[in-house]
Amino acid sequence: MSRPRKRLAGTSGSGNGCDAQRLFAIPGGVLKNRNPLVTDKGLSGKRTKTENSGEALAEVEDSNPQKTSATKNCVKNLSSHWLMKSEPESRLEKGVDVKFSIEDLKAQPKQTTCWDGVRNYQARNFLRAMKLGEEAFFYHSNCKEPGIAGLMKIVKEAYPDHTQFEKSNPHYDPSSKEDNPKWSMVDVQFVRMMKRFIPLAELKSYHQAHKATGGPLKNMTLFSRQRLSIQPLTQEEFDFVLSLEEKEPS
DNA sequence: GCCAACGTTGGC
DNA sequence: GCCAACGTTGGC
Repeated sequence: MSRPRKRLAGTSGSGNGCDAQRLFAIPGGVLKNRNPLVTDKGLSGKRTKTENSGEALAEVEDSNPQKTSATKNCVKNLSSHWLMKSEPESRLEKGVDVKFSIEDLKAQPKQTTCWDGVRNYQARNFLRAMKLGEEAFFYHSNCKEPGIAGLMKIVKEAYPDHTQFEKSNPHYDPSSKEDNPKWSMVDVQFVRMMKRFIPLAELKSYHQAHKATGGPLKNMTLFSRQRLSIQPLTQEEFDFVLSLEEKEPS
């Protein structure tokens, strides 16, 4: 049951029931630990059950589990930029179309949506590390042309993903209890389209080249952890991807 | 549609 | 706690 990619609850494009209050719920105390230990361990390339299953982490939470579980062990300064995957083409999952493209995001009220359906502990921990105002690339996956389509920003920090409790939802998780939710989501708002679509293939060719030259994309998570649906980018990675907008497609 | 990569589950 | 079997992700 790993479902790292965003799925809209119910029909895509329609209101999803979590837009109403979010823009006005501005959490205080924004400047806390920025990075989870999992992040650090994760990036080191180790892979163990404990690290990936986040269950241990879930136990180590303080009074604000949705936001702080991942930040218990702070490393430092790893990331305030993100990449989030979503499928822009129709695909049925338990009879529900999980399509959600950047155009769909633009069409939402306030161009904002809750990023529900993430069912992978590592991805969830990254969601919980996200801070208000941070920027994320909207990545189109599992489609004709995978790649980075645009930019969005975090407008509400992690809170419980209501779809985990909805039996009819494709991402229903019977093992999660209302008084101790397992899964989190954030709200994101459309910022802009990329000036041009940045295809995965192009990113990959830079990644390959940079592995040899030590360039900015040499360790990009998109390639080192190909299945992770929510991933951090370093400042250098983020800036480099943005710089590609100005270049000719390669 | 294929299948490599890789996360999760559960028996032991 | 190990690890084989299984299921999913997602590029191609």
